[in-house]
Amino acid sequence: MNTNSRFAVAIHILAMLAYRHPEALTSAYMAMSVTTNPVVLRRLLGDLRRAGLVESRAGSGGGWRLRREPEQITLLDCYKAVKEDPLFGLPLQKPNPGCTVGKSITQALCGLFQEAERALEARLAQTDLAQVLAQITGPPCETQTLAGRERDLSTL
Amino acid sequence: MNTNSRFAVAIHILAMLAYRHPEALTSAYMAMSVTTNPVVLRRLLGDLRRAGLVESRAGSGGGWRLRREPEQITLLDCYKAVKEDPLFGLPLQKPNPGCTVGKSITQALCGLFQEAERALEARLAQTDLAQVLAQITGPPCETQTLAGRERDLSTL
DNA sequence: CGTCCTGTAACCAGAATGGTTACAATCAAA
DNA sequence: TTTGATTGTAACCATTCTGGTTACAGGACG
Repeated sequence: MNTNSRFAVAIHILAMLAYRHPEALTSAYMAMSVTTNPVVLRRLLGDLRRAGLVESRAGSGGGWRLRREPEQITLLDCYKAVKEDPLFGLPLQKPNPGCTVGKSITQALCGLFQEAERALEARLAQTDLAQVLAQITGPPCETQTLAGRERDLSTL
Repeated sequence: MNTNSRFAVAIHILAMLAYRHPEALTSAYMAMSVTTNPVVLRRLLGDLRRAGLVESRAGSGGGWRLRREPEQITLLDCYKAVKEDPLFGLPLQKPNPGCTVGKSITQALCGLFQEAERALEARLAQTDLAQVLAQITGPPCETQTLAGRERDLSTL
């Protein structure tokens, strides 16, 4: 139903920031873990910043860090921050108002979809970043290891 | 998060079938209400049939009808029938396994997404077609009205 | 038969997705 | 103050997704 991975990537980078909290990480560094382009992450991080979840600092030694403790950031916060479209889309063409069902189905659908999304959001609100992190064991990311894999970013 | 309207359209046509139940409606007729192409609906109706929600009959006087009473068909049935991808997509590129977070984030995400989807599905299971129909008042679709709007399908 | 439907493949245009380059602005440290 | 690292953002592009369209074989019924 969905080919958009913004939510997944957002959780990934929030988990990294939580893992190293309160250290600041650069978009280039996180891009190596996500296996994507730093610009893609900066776009996403911009949404997370607008939602107040992270903060950024430019320049050498800069990067991104969490603005709250991992326990204070839920998946719902993340979901709302990066979501652009409603969960379930409506057709671009409006239904035929000459049909009884067509006339009122859109409003009915909106109500139904809202209820469904509320249930989803309630569940997302129950999980915070600390809980996500608890599923990720082991020592912090070794810079050397990553540098070995990605020659282009060997300075990291 | 989603630009795909399959679920919305599926509910629309199921509501029409429920409205006229146990009458059979053609894809061309329903396409007028949805304002789309009959082939698009037949593709979707095929999924609904594979899920056992509707049945079809070819030929003159044929069309589509519900295989169960509206009270026996929930939005969850419909959701499962027409869903193709997971609710939340994962990135096509796999995360870097050289990073602690990257190594285990995919599995964590799958678990988190499953839980969220379960909550959504539980809510969808609470609404059946009869309840959807109850939000749609008025007399059945007048054939004449639709014929007046759509000259191409004036025989309906 | 003739007509009305379904079932499905094939093709296409427009939109969405995310990867890439480019570059101005900002900050820290030498 | 210069240098280098980093953010912030626009622009562009290839790929994929979405759904609209045509075409046509096959089934059902009078």
